[in-house]
Amino acid sequence: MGLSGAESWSGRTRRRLGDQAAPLSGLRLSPEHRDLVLGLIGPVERLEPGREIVGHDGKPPRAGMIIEGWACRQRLLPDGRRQIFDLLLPGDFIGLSPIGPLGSAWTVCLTRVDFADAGALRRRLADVPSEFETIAHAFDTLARVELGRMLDQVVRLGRHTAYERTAHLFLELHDRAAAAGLADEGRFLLPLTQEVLADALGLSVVHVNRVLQQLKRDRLIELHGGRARLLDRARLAMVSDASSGF
Amino acid sequence: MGLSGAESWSGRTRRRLGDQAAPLSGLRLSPEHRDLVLGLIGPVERLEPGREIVGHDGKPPRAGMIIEGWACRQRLLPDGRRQIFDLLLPGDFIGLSPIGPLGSAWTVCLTRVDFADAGALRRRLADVPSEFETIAHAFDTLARVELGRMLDQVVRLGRHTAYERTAHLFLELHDRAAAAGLADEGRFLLPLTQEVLADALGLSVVHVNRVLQQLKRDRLIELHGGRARLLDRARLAMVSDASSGF
DNA sequence: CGAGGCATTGATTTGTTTCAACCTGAGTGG
DNA sequence: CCACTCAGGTTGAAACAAATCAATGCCTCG
Repeated sequence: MGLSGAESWSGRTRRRLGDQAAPLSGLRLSPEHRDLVLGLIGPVERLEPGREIVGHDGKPPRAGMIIEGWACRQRLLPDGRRQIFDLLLPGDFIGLSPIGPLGSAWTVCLTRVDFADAGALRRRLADVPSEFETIAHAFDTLARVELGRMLDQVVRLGRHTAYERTAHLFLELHDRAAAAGLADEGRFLLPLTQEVLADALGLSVVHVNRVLQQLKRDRLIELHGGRARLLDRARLAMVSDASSGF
Repeated sequence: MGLSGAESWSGRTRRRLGDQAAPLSGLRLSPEHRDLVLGLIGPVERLEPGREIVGHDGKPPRAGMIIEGWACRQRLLPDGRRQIFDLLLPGDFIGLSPIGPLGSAWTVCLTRVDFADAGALRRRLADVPSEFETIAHAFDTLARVELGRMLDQVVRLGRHTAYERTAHLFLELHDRAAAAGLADEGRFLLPLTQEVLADALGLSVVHVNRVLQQLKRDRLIELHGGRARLLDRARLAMVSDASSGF
């Protein structure tokens, strides 16, 4: 099947800050404010897979935006089990939520990641709220959206079947990629192994494999070479039990 | 077994605001600041079980504190399944988080609830941040703790067995009750039906019943008449796979 | 006294994990 | 250019956890 596809990834043109295409996903801002934000972001650092962005200890947490690549927030249990709370894709901010970092949760790179520092932006948001009111408000909204995703995750894990969960997560990831301008006709880059999906969905790798095959047999999704495609958004939404935050 | 126990509940002395015992659970504040907060809280309204405190639609969300009784934040799926995100007990605030209310999640009373309005407090926190800096900071911390509980919930649902989940939740609830001064020697009021526990734990009622019995057989907890008692905190923590935010 | 909500129990079925192979493709070194 | 390795994906069989179905029991309340 080939969900990995690091190749198609590293081969892509590197997005530069200020580009038309810079994926400021969720932030609803006027062009001026958007430029203001982009002006405070940088420089860009390249991080390798597995690299920790935000540790669980008290170190001064990093703030920034993912330019390219995927990361996740996760927790590890003492016996090696892993639960992924949230996946992070290009355009997502890290460490800029009004309520700071969470203990006992790491943020870790899943692929190679181009990470733009946003320390300056964070300082501005904290110290000079007056002129940054609109922007701060946009980040509040972003935090609210993130929290909403957490709730979706809880419902998935607690009350959805494996099939529903997987369908629901694919919808979420597609919509987020689309919001960042990274989807086209239902197609989007999905450089995740089935193991990562398993740890996000609370399933075993083997079962994720079977569920994915079922979804493909049911003509709901297609997967090749690290890319995914939603074939029937409506039916996916149906099956994943609407109700959620879409 | 009798987890319900509304009787022992309604018979209790009504706590009054300003009482020594007012359960301002998580808020770490000096006595002066504490009085300042308490002065802005009230009046108290009595809400019946099932009553919605915060709806999912756009209505101006209520802000307040639970004086007595239990509530929960939950979502309902179209087919009737329910997932409880978080349980709310005396001393917990509702609607005062820096990042506002979440779409598609209700807050609902599980028992009779004495609910103290905190609209005035919220207005003060929003409009006059300068003199309320310390207090606002305490509420930020509170929000961080709440988010941490969400993460625990995700790990429980995604990567814990039924037994671990239940042990872990009992630990959490005990510690929160204790923080509000409502626990004594491991004993605390737990006016929840097994159905509520099931919807919080992502299990069926029947299975919750069996797991509770197992926990009792293993001499980890005791339950009678709407009260719970932890018999071996250390072993409970062991079994529920430490690692989490306790 | 009867009704209704909740808890308990056993039998059965279903969903998911585990274990153990085996397959495939990309990268590596001879 | 081929053999090797390795990570990730796929498959089947068996074991297990949890859900479901269906009764039954127990209190409380009216």
